[in-house]
Amino acid sequence: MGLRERKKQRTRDALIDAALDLFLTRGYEATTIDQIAAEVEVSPRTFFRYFASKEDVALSLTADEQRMLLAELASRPESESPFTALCQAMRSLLKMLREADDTEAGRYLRCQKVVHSTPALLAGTMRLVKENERKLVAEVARRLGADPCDLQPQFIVAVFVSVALACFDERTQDPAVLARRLEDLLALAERSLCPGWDQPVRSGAGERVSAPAPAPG
Amino acid sequence: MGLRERKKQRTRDALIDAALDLFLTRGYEATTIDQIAAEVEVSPRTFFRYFASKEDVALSLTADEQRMLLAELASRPESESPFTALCQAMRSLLKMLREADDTEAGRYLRCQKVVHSTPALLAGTMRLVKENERKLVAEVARRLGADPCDLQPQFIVAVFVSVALACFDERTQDPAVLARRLEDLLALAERSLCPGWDQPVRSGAGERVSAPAPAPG
DNA sequence: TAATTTATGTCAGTCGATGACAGATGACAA
DNA sequence: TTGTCATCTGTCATCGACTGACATAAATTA
Repeated sequence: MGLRERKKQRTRDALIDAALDLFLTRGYEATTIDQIAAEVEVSPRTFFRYFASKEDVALSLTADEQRMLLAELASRPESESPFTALCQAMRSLLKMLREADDTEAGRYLRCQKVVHSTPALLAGTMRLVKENERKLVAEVARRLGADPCDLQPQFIVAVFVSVALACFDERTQDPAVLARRLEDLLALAERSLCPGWDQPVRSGAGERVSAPAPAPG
Repeated sequence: MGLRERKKQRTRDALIDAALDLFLTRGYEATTIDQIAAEVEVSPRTFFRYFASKEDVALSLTADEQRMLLAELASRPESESPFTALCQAMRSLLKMLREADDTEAGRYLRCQKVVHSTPALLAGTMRLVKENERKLVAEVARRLGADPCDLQPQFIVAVFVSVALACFDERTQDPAVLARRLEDLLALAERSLCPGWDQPVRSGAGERVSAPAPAPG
């Protein structure tokens, strides 16, 4: 890797670290691009050559995590049922977090604190998750031998995403606590869902969804 | 109601309609506040006295819907289980949509089209939904006689929200199609979830969540 | 070293959003 | 009707996020 690329990577990391520090101390809204750029001794214009927006720099780590989750899912064995594969992918992600070096772990913690104390960033996170959800649905549909437009893969991913999101409480930032919370929620999900609910439906039976539930009331 | 209040309401509605029209024809990003204000023959400054932001005017109807969903839930009889009550509240909301007059229905349709074609507005919608989710959890917890911090009410609402969100496909804007999609998803959910999964757990049994699911890596 | 590519800084400008002040308008009592 | 008061509105000034254009500096390659 050439000098040029290394310099770019260093500038990028420095911008992220400076931004997270300022967001954490002064608050996200109160921090200006000029301040971040000044901290790294770079022109404000250069900031926007690395990040598309102020939100982008705060959520760059989150975006990375979403990509990693998708990659982990793709690497799960085909023998696992879709929901199991999703859960295992999530466990892998948390494991990587716990095993990260101090620099990365610190970045992650600061990022979590900032995001959970800033409504705008929480909204941005939701957008990233929703975008990734479409890709997860595509992969789950492939595993089921179904169409991505079918309801079942969408439902499976929706349940998984809602469980995963429920883990990220504003008070839960430590990866160990997070992992514990995930396991508790997955156990609850396991108790609530019928066995085989995320298996492919056998052709000719159970596929029909024409009878709407009765509306008492 | 005095003349003043009526004028304000008219200005507000005019701003929403003008904004939605411009967003729909020129696109959300390409539309400026000045253009919206000019359309209603009002100063740009006045626009911001009615709406906190450009996003706010696009999502004012969505915010209304969230408030209505919460109100519908609160009016459901206590005899209904939490998930049933949530579903019935959603059905009530869709019913109100189908029964709305042409003006309202038109506004709703334009709003849906704009939101689903604009990532920023999709993110904003997620933020509104997430904010409302906390209130839904509180109400569900109350019905269960549980604490809002418990996992069960959070899980129940999370499943409901994920199903409700899955209804709003980018291609699904017509209220009738939407209602059909909701019923299909609810039927799928009913088949996937154990009977009584959203009932209060009997004290002394089933409350423990200490045994994590095995991790067949 | 020369030529080419690529990153950066400077400048000007647009747009979203806010505070301050003054003028206009509806509400209400005498 | 008139005058007072509260409220709504327009104008002006300003900040901060973001972008395009152009020139300069640095790294890569021949």
